[in-house]
Amino acid sequence: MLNNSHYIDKLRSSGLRPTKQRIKICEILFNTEKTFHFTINDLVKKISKATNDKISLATVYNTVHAFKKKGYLKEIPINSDQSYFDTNTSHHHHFYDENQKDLIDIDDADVEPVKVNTRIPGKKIKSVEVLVKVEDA
Amino acid sequence: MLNNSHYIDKLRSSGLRPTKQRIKICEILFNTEKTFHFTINDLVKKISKATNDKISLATVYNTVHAFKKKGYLKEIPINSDQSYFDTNTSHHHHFYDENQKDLIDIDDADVEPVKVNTRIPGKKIKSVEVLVKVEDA
DNA sequence: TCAACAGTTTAGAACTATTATAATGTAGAA
DNA sequence: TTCTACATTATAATAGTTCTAAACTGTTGA
Repeated sequence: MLNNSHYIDKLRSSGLRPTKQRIKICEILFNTEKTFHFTINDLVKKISKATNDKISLATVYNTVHAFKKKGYLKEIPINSDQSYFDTNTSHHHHFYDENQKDLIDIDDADVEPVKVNTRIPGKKIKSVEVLVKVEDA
Repeated sequence: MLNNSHYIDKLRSSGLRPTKQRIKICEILFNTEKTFHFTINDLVKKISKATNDKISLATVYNTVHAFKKKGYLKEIPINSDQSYFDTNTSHHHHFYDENQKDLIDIDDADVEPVKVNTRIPGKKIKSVEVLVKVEDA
């Protein structure tokens, strides 16, 4: 296990108090090279595997929302009965396999920049997200 | 009001019985040049304005799902607490105004074709959807 | 150090969109 | 007309998420 001081600094520097719940969730989400996609339910399961101290569901929601707001997580736009989050906050897009109900990252180098030649007056672009739905060939 | 026989034929030819509820919903959704985006809740409100005969919520859900399955409606992938549907089933993309919670069509001519230079083995691409999130400038 | 306060966690209730149920109604075929 | 399968309906059930209010804790500053 890595030193948690990194997470403590990260949390503190973004104005979030480094509580033990938040540090634990940081460990689970960010203590790995690999990024991944998850639902709240997935995360709750990971937490209960990783620790004996239970974290309340409300805290999991609060924390995920706080992390999203701070830019440590991205929410993936997809119609589903649950929200999907992504620990990969760099710019990239997704395949969604409609048969397996599975999300797969698309390396950003594999998608030509999307050019949108129109604007909404008084609005600025926040993000451009591409979802490629695939199905069994 | 246009002649409903068109909708009756359309429904019948796709294997859906032309009930008065379905015909009414067809009138509301398709009796206009303009295409539009709506949630189930929006549609329920439109129905209650347009008719005195109330249509039950379950029927609205059933009908929208049936129409989507038949390709008369598209569901728009977006994270929201509600599902959004689109009467424009041709290929096009969307802006989503995060302040007004409003969807806006992007004319397909205003988006350069999205090139995805990678594939999932054994899968074929079903759709490529671009969602441009905007916020107040 | 420690009191005070603001931010955080918590269990559980509440809320919202959606789906399921099962009884009643209706379109279309024979 | 009568039958049957499909549709509609009110309502209950479900599931994900948010709210509430009380208890707890990290941080500040005296």
